Parts: sequence; C-alpha cells; structure tokens
Amino acid sequence: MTCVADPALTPRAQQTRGAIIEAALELFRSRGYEATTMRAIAERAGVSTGNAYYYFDSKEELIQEFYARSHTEHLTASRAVLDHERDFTTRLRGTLRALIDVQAPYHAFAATFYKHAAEPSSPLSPFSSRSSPTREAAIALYREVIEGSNVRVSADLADRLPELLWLASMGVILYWVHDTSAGCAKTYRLIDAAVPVIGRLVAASRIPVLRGALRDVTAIIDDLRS
Amino acid sequence: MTCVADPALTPRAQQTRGAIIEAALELFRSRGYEATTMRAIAERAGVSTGNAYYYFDSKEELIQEFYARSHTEHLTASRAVLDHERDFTTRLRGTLRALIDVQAPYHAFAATFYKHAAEPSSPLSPFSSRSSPTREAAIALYREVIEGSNVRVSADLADRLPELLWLASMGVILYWVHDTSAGCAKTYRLIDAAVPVIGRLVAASRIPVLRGALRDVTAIIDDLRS
DNA sequence: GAGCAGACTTGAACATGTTCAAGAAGCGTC
DNA sequence: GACGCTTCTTGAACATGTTCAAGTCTGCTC
Repeated sequence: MTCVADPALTPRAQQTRGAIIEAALELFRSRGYEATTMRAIAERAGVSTGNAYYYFDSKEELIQEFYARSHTEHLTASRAVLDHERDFTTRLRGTLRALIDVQAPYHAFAATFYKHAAEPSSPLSPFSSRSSPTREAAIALYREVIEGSNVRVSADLADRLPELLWLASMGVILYWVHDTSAGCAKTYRLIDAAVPVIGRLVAASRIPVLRGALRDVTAIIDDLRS
Repeated sequence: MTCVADPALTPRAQQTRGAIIEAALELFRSRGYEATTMRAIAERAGVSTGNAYYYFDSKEELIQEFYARSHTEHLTASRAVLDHERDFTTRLRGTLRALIDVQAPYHAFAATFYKHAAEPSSPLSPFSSRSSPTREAAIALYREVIEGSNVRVSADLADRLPELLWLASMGVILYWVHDTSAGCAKTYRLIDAAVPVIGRLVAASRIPVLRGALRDVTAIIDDLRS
C-alpha cells in the first residue's frame, strides 16, 4: 500500500518522507517540475527510486506539498494587514497581494504545477475532495478578511462571499500564471483594480433596487455549485 | 525537420498525415487521451511510430487538430440560430449552447485535453500565438453574434465585446469540464442564466450614469491584456 | 536511363514515470 | 534470543513519449 497517512508512519519513516519532500521542492525550485526526475529526487533524498513511491503515489502528488506550504506562507504573510487594518478593500487587497508575493519565487514553473491542477479528475484540482482541506482553509482566510472588517454585507451574500472571494483569488492566480510582465506588475494592477470593484459590488448588494438582481445571481450560483 | 506546414507536403504525405489524425482522434474518442499510445496511433494509421513524429512534434500537438475540428463543427452548429434570429441574447445563448453540443461527445476526456491547454507556455494554450488562428476565428464568431443582432452596444464596449464574449465562452468551457451532472444539464443552466445577465450588462452600458464605471473597467481590461 | 537532392519512412535506442517481487529492518510476544 | 508480523526499502523490469542515424522513395535534370 502506498501513500500512507502521516500518523501511521514510524518516526523514522516520517523523516524519510520529509527528506523526499525537501529534495523534491528544492529540485522543483532550481530546475522546474518537468526537468526534475523521480530518480533525482530519490537520489537527493538518499533513498531508492521505488521508495519514493511508497510515500507518494505519483510525481504529481508531490505538488500537493507545494500547495500546503504555499498556503501556510500565505497565512503568515496576510497577518500583517489582517491584524491592523479594518477597511474591507484594504484587507482584501493586502491578502491577494500577499498571495502573489508568496508564490512569486515559483512563478516560472508554477504554471507547470497548475497545469496538473486544471484536470478536474486530478486530486490536485482545487475543487477535488483531496484538496478540500486546503480549499476550506483558504476560504476561511477570506471569511476572516470579511469578518474582521467594517463592511456590511447583504444577508443574501454573507454566507457565500468567502467562497466567492476565494474563487476570485483563483482567477487572480489564473491571470498570474499567464502574466509575463516584469515582476508580475500586471497581476498587482489587476488586484488593485479589481478590489475596489468588488468592494463597490458588495456595498451595492445592500441597495434595495439591486436586491432582485443579486438574488438572481445567488440563486444561479447555488444551483451551479454542485 | 518535423511538423512540416501543410502546403509543403506531397499529396501522398498529406494523406499519411490525414491518416494519422484520423487514427488519433478515433482512438482518443474511444479510449481517451492518456490511454492512447503513439504506437497505437501509428499502427492504426499504418505507419511507423517514428513517422508520426515527422508530422507532429508531440502527442499534444494532435490535440490541436481536435480544436480545429471542434471549431468547424461549432461554426456549422451555430448557423441555425445566427441565420434566423436577431435578438442578441437568443443568438448568444444559441451559440454557447452549440459550443457545448458540439463538444459533448468528448466530454469524458476533453478534460485531459484542456489540462494541456492550461499551461501558458504550451502552444495549446488558447492564449498562445500558435492558437491565435483558432482564437481569432472564434472571436469573429462572437462578433457576428453581436453584429447580426439588434443590440445597441456602447461605443466604449463595441470593439472589446467580441473578445469578452469569447472569454466568457472559455469560462463556460471551464465550468463544463468540471460539470458531472447528467447531460451536463448544469452547464446549459449556466448558459441560460448568464446570457440574460450579459444582455442586461450590455444594455446598461449605454446608461449615462454607468458610463464612468464602464470606462474604469474597460481601462483595466485594456491595460491587462498585454 | 543515371544521378541526385530532398521528401519521407523506419525501427531500434533512449529517458523517465511507475510497478513489483523480493528482501531488510523494526517491534512485540513467547 | 527466536519467531512472526508489519513497516519499510530495494533495484530491476516495464510502458510509453521521443529521438535519431540510416534507409527508401519521388521527381527533377541532364
């Protein structure tokens, strides 16, 4: 049996597993995903090729470790703004910018990662059940963006907004992987431009005239998210 | 030299190339993309494995043929509504529904195709220069959706709208590949729900009060589309 | 027709993700 | 300590995308 759950691992095995992850991420960072062979990962980790497959079902699965670490870094990087700002758009902008900041070192090959995430049946898909812990954690972060702010959200929108903001962040990532501008400046401009729009839409959601349209949209969303 | 341009091919070679494409698409359809080996394609086409690589740089490149044929079918399928309807939302809905209709037989493994399209550096990316003929053709179709209709489009929006509708169609595809509902009913509901919203937005674009917001958005778009 | 250049074709060889049968190491029980 | 069970570990073997040096074919020139 492969891909043993962490708790079931011997301390020694935990260490081996960790060494494989370290080796993989280091090689991914320095050579890119495709150019890194499982043999190279195993060698660097000081284990046999086959042994790597005892801990990970596939090379792709090592990408999940990248996700997990990215998210942890994102949480840390978001604290700066979330701990001290109350304005909704400021908080959202800071959180989205932190997302890009954190991923910047991986920009060159993040594209290769997300390629694998694009396949719906892949466990790497952000919508897959395998990714739900990371996804839920990310959505929780956006919930904090809202709840720690002074924004008033329409009741119709309140429970859906965190997920919608997460979805927007996925859109930002999608743009980012295609962004070839220096320092990904365009992605930051996208964030800076989109955030006020989102802020205005959220504020507008409480205007009675627009409630009808909002309700239509949320009804659609509810229907469509499986 | 591989991947010779069509015109440079001997008639006989044209035929060989065609046989490889036929074999590939047939096998993709019946077994899926991953399960189809280049050896199987070559064998079915009656050529050697190496010969397939004389005509196509890679297995991925065969996917481009799928795109090209899909688009042709989409054009045909859209004629029914575009030739007889003048209402903008009806035309748009019909065109988007035709897009899904045409791709339906490939739903099971289209996901695998689009996975490869998700990599920005891949020639298969819908944004790549390699795809620009197909992309331009698709955008032209949406231009026809608009121009053959009775909708009045704000001047600020007019020249950008075809591309925006194409982008929306990409969004529909993205939803579709994740759609596991029977007959992809949800994707059709998405279309039916989104089209009126788009119609209202387009109509609203001419309201003076909203012009400011519209101009902000188009400025952003212009900046961000490299 | 002889010769030649380029277009086309081949099948073996290579690289790499993955599997697997076999073995080693740890650990509890007697 | 010996046994036995589970947890790990190994390296060879396999499958498949891709490359390549070598060969064949086609059509042109003389």
